[in-house]
Amino acid sequence: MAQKIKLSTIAETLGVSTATVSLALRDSPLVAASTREKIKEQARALGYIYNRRAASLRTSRSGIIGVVVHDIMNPFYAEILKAIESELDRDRQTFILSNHYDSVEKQRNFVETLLQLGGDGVIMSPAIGTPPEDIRLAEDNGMPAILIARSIDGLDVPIFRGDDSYGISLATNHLIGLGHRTIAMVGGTDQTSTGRDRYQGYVNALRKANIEVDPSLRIPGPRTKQGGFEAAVHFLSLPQKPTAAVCWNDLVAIGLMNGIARAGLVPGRDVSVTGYDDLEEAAIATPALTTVWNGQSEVGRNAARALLDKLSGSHEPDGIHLIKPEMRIRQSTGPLKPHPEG
Amino acid sequence: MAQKIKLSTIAETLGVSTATVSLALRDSPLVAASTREKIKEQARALGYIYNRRAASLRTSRSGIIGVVVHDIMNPFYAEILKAIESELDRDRQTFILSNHYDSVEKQRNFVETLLQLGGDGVIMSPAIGTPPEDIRLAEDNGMPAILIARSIDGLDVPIFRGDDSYGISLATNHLIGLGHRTIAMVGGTDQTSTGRDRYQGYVNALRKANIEVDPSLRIPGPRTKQGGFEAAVHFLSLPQKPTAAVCWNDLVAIGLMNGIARAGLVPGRDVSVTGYDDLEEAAIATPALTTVWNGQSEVGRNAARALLDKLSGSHEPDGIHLIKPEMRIRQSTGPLKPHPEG
DNA sequence: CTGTTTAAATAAACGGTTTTAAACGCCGCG
DNA sequence: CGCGGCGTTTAAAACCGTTTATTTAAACAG
Repeated sequence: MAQKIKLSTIAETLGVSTATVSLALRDSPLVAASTREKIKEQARALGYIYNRRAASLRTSRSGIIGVVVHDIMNPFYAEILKAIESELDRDRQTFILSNHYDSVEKQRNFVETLLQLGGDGVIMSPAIGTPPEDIRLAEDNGMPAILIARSIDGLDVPIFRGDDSYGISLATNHLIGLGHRTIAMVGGTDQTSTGRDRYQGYVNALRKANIEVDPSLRIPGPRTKQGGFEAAVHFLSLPQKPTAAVCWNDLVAIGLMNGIARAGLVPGRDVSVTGYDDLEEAAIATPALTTVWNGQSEVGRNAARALLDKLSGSHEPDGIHLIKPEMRIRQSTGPLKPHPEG
Repeated sequence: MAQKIKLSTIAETLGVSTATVSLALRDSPLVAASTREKIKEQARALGYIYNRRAASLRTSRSGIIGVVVHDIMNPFYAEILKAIESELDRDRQTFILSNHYDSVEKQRNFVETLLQLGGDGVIMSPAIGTPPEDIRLAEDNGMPAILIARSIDGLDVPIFRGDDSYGISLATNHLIGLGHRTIAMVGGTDQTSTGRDRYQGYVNALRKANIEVDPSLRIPGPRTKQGGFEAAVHFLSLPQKPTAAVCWNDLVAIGLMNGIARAGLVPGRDVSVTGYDDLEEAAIATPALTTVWNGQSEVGRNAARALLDKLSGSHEPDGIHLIKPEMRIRQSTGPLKPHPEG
């Protein structure tokens, strides 16, 4: 590194002022076209690198947007992130990603760091147990927040997520329509708004079909393949012998199917399984997974757009924006076999 | 947002200078303990937020480290990233993540952005076709680079990756040991150093066992589950009827197994399949995948450590650091059946 | 009193942006 | 022909919020 090239370096070699250089590089009409070209050419020749922290110190806009979710490696979030990324890219915003792994503290650290860096805004899928203050911390310091996938009460910020209650009832109804009566719900927790909504959707569908709700058919657990895989043992040993499972998400469903297959049963024939999310993977699982599309791409795109709009001054409506889930029927579900115990 | 709280705000309310406040907040021994406590207390009370861009403008250290890989949602990279994250976290470094999707341009943009933000260093798994200049751009501007997973010739920067040639030969030897003679290699490309190394490992193992190398048994393709799934058709229609497949990675292997299962064959019994990487998922696939551990966690941890060491002034040795892969035998491989065609 | 410590203040960076002011060329008018 | 006025370019300087050398002031020991 010979020497840092800055505006003044360019200015000196050309015999103009730094102000002129600054304006020229940003295509200001205040500087003559001929001067502008000369300056740009020189900047290129010298390998000038724009110093964003200096600029942002003055302008108080950093071009940085933070995104924090439970786990970026989880395909559900990954698909949302992909949508956010492509939306932000088009606006030349840099985005900083982080997992919080449902640690409120890790999440707060991230928000704090983002504030220190002068982040322009933040998109978050809040950690379980996030106090509203942690979100207000961002807002109060001039960094607007948008929530995705999960809600938090007592805040008026825009929220984008799927309609969980409705989505799960779609899956449950599908199974009921196939003749199933003993339907377990596998994976996830009831400690989040999402969890409560999903359980509610499951309960509602059963009640509407006059099926008694048996709480012991609710098997909570990690929302991962591993979690589904391990739940299989519990699932298969239930005294009520469920013939179908509504899973928290596709990962749990695929894990559960693997676990069921290990036990010598054939998922889709002996046991019907539904997923949730419709990950890319769902279509190539064996058997192909019946699931509910949860609008990941929509959530990501709309959330990013909403934030960008807010940053450019337009008044976004706060409150919840629900995406309508859709049923995707494949081979992991089938009609109830006449004599499941015979 | 009532008003931005800065050092001078604290200084004024306490009747001291900003210098004293700055020093106090960083626990400098130059300020009396009593004063320091008063200042810290006041900072907390006012909700002061440290402005990193201002500080970094002065100190020319930003605490930002960039990481760019092909695709952060790919579990192989995801596992590396997890290791990097936990290593950097411990040093309270902020890290900025990006995909380049093998676009050299997207990668260059990222490096450029990182330079503008004053990044302290960058860890990259270079895009296919990355010119050495793009890495030198970082180095020349005082931002040290570390390469992971892939090599680039003509550079003297530290590189951390698995020993691909050796690793694939482990898998191939395992299959040969089980009696297989017609072994296909599925997925991936030969356009990267990694690709050439892996193919070489496969070829070497066959030659050593006096098995003729048949180029038509090489089925290149995307390095994804989808890619493996789609390759199944091609694989099953090969005239030589391979009895086993060495796959580019676990994703391709799992996809291929799904494709084989769809065709009514049983992977692990009718066709032996090996993966590569040993993702968490490999162990719970059905059948559990025989694969080669590729040292993701080691690669990530060592690369991060190397960068941090370099930043703190120690002289890291440049050049390639190879991680030794290890065989993981599970149920997706088995002995050659006596009469595969009968 | 002088010479050291110790504690805190002053002021100059860091590298841009932006407001304000000055220089310049050109025009029309008296 | 000289001068005020105007529009276009460019220069100068203040500012953004920190850090850090350098000074200053106070306290204390010899």
